[in-house]
Amino acid sequence: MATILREADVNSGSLYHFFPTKESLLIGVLERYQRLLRPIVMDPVEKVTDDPIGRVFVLLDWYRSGMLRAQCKLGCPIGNLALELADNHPDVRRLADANFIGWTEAVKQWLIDAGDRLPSHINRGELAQMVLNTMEGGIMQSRARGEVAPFDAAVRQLRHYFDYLERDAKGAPPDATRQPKRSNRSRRSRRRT
Amino acid sequence: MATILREADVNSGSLYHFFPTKESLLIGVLERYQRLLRPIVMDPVEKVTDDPIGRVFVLLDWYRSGMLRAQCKLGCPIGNLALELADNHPDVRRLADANFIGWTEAVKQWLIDAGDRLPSHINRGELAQMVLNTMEGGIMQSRARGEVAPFDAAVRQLRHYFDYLERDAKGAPPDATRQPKRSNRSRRSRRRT
DNA sequence: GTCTATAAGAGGATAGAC
DNA sequence: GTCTATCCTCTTATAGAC
Repeated sequence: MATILREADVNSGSLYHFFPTKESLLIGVLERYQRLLRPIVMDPVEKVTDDPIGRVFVLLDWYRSGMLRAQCKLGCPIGNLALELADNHPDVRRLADANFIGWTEAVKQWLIDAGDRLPSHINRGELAQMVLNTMEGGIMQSRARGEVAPFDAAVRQLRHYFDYLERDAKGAPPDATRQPKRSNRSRRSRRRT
Repeated sequence: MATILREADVNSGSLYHFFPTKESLLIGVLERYQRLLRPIVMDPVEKVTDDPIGRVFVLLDWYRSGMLRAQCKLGCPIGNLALELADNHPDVRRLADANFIGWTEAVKQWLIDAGDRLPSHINRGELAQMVLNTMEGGIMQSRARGEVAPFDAAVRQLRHYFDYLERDAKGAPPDATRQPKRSNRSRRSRRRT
């Protein structure tokens, strides 16, 4: 609280007038994150490419840039709160969950947009959750490592999974090469490592 | 500290005699976790089955049981510390990383043991990291949700990826059914949901 | 609604006898 | 090595004038 008051150049009384407790301020922050997800994160990603599967990896690359900028510190604010406060603060837990759901729903829509490029038997919602796991897990390991390499490894494996999925959806022709082909996007992303 | 002193029924002076600071106590805990990984976690899992890929999913199911026992609270202690303390406590960061590395190295060995059941072009170390991502990401989402369902979804998608990998390693016969087959283990795990 | 000053309490750590 | 008592700082929150 003291840091916030100092950085915002606000006096104690003013802040407590609007947010009576520390928790209520955090609730406000989480509600704001929820509102800003589309305009700040998803819309810009969608502007980069129309390719729905490409968007998934543009999104992951966007987070990668953030990690680099922060030297693999800070991490995902929602993930941090989920692990630190979910157990003892029901309202925070609910809002963190809502943020996760908003994120995965946006990714899920892209995966739905991918249509028959993904096998029909694949649950788009679960696959979107796996994208989130890749991001959060990659961030967690990268923060522990102090390097972005674990994040890159996570994205590579996810890309590999998508390669299988796309090959499967195409009917897995018997003459397909064993080594799944790489899209331009994934190769570009790897070059930056 | 007060909680630890109370729960351990130890007096302040005694604890501070061995661990001069709060951080030094945490270091001791992390070193202990590292030592106990094999005897407490990996060895019991290896006793359940000789099947190297099966072991991966037995391990995940072991964490699932832990989540249920704790009603989706608590989570992974290493993951919690990685997100909360990695930035400002270099020694904690290093030991959290060492714990992750110990974990993934054990899984990596299983994946190496799987031999030609997995494609040769797959990096076993990266795949082991993906298993860790599945666990940590699944736990994070399950804590935010307050239910184990996200963890189960994460494991299902990982299982699906392994299905592709195993099919690929077999040579992806043209007459393979499109729906990848499920192993007994993964079906049993699903039944418990 | 905002200001300054401060209350109230938790938390980590220490002193010094035994 | 262990005991009791306590210091001291940091942190959240409030009081009351303006």
